Amino acid sequence: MNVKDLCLGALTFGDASGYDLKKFFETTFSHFCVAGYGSIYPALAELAAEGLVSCHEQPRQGRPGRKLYQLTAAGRKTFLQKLKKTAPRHTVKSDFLLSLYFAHLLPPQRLETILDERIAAIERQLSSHAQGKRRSAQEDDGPVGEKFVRGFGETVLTAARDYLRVHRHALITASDLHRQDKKSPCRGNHSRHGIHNS
Amino acid sequence: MNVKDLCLGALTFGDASGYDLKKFFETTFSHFCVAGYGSIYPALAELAAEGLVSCHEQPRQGRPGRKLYQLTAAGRKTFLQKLKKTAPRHTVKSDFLLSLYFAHLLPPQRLETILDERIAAIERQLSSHAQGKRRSAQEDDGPVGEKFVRGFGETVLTAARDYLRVHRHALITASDLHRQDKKSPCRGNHSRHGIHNS
DNA sequence: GCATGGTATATCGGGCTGATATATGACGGC
DNA sequence: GCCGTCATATATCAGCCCGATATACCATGC
Repeated sequence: MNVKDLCLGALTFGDASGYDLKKFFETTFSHFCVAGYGSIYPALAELAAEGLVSCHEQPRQGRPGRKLYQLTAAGRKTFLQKLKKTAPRHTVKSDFLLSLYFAHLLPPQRLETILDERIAAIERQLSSHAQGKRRSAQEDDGPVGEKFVRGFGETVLTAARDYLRVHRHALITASDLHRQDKKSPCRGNHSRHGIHNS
Repeated sequence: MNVKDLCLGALTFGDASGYDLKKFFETTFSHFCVAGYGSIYPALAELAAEGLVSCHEQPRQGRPGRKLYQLTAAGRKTFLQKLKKTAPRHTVKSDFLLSLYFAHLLPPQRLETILDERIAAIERQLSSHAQGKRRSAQEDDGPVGEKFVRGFGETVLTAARDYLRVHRHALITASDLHRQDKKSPCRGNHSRHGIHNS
C-alpha cells in the first residue's frame, strides 16, 4: 500500500484536494500511516495521468487553483483489487524505544524527558481519538472498520501509557546504577555482551 | 536515527559483521526497527571511510572475506552525541489497520484471514520475546534498557492480541451488514461521508 | 494595522525497503 | 556418498518515501 493507493482509498469517501487528503491522513489514519505533501502531490498527478482519478480545478485569481480530485470507476476498481491483494503488514519504527534500550548511556534527566514527552504525546492522541469518537457518534456512522480501528488504537495506546507510568521510576533508578558515560569511560569494546558467536 | 547510527549503537555491544548486525536487528530490535542489507552494507562502508568503525577482514578462500567491524573511539563518541540529540519519535505503519478500516469493502473470509494471521504473528513475537527473556535471565545482564523495552513490547502486543480476539467476531458480522462491494455497486462518490468541508 | 496561523500547491535531496544475485559450508535424510 | 535445503555472507539497484523548504494569500484576533 503506497501513497497512491492510500489516496485512492481516501477518495472512496468523497472528493478532495491534496491538502484535504493530508489532513485526512493526519486525523483519521494518524495512528497507522503518514504521508507528506512530497508523496501526495506526485501521487495525485500520476493517478490523474493513469485515469484513476479525475481533476476539477477551481481557479482562484492570483494563485494556483484549488484542485479537487474525484475517483473514477477504474480507480475504484483498482483500489478494491489492491485492498484484496495487500499483505497486512504491521511495523513499528521507534527512536523512542531505541533510546531507552541505551538507557545506560543517557543521563537520568534525559530519560525523564523522553518518558514524559512520550506519555504526553500518547495522551494527546487519546484525547483526539475521543473527539473523533464523539463526532462519529453524532453522525452515527462512518465505515464499520473505523470503530474497530479506533478501539484498537485506544487499547494499545492506553496499555503503552500505563506501562510507561508504572515502570518509569524503575528504569531511571536502574540506569543510574549501571551508568556508563563519559565520566566513567569503561572503554572496552570487547565486553562480554558480544553480538556474533562464530 | 538512521541505519548508520543504528550500526554504531549495535557495535557498542561488541564487534560484528554486516550479517551479524542484520540478525541483531531482527532479534533484539525487532519490534521497533528494521534494516535490510541494502542499508547496512553501504552504512558500514561509509562509517569505515569516516573512521567511526575499523574493519578487520578475515580472508576465506574462494569467496569474499568476512569483514568484522569494530567501533573506534570517535565512533563511540559520535553515537553518544546522536543518542542525546535524537528526538524520540514513535511511528506505526500498518497495512493491517488500513485494511480493516476498509472492512466494508472486503469479503468476510478475507477479514478472518487478516485477523487470524495478525494474531498468529503477535503470538510468534511474544514467544520469541519469552525466549530472549530466558536467555538474558541466565546470563543475568544485558543493558538495563533491554528489560524495560522488552516489557513494553510484551505489554503492547498482549493488549493488541486480546483486543483482536475479543472484537474479531463483531467486526466480521458488522462488516457483513454494511457490505459494499462489486455485487451491490452503490457507486456514488458523493456520499455523505465527505472529506473536505470548505 | 500587523502578526499569527491556516489554506493550498509544489519540488528536491537524502535515505530506505525489498528484491535480486552470487557463493559456499553444514547438516540431515535416504 | 549424494542431494536438497538451510544458514552464512556480501553486494547492488530501482522504486519509493520523508522532511524540509518555498511561495502565496486570506482570516482572525489583538
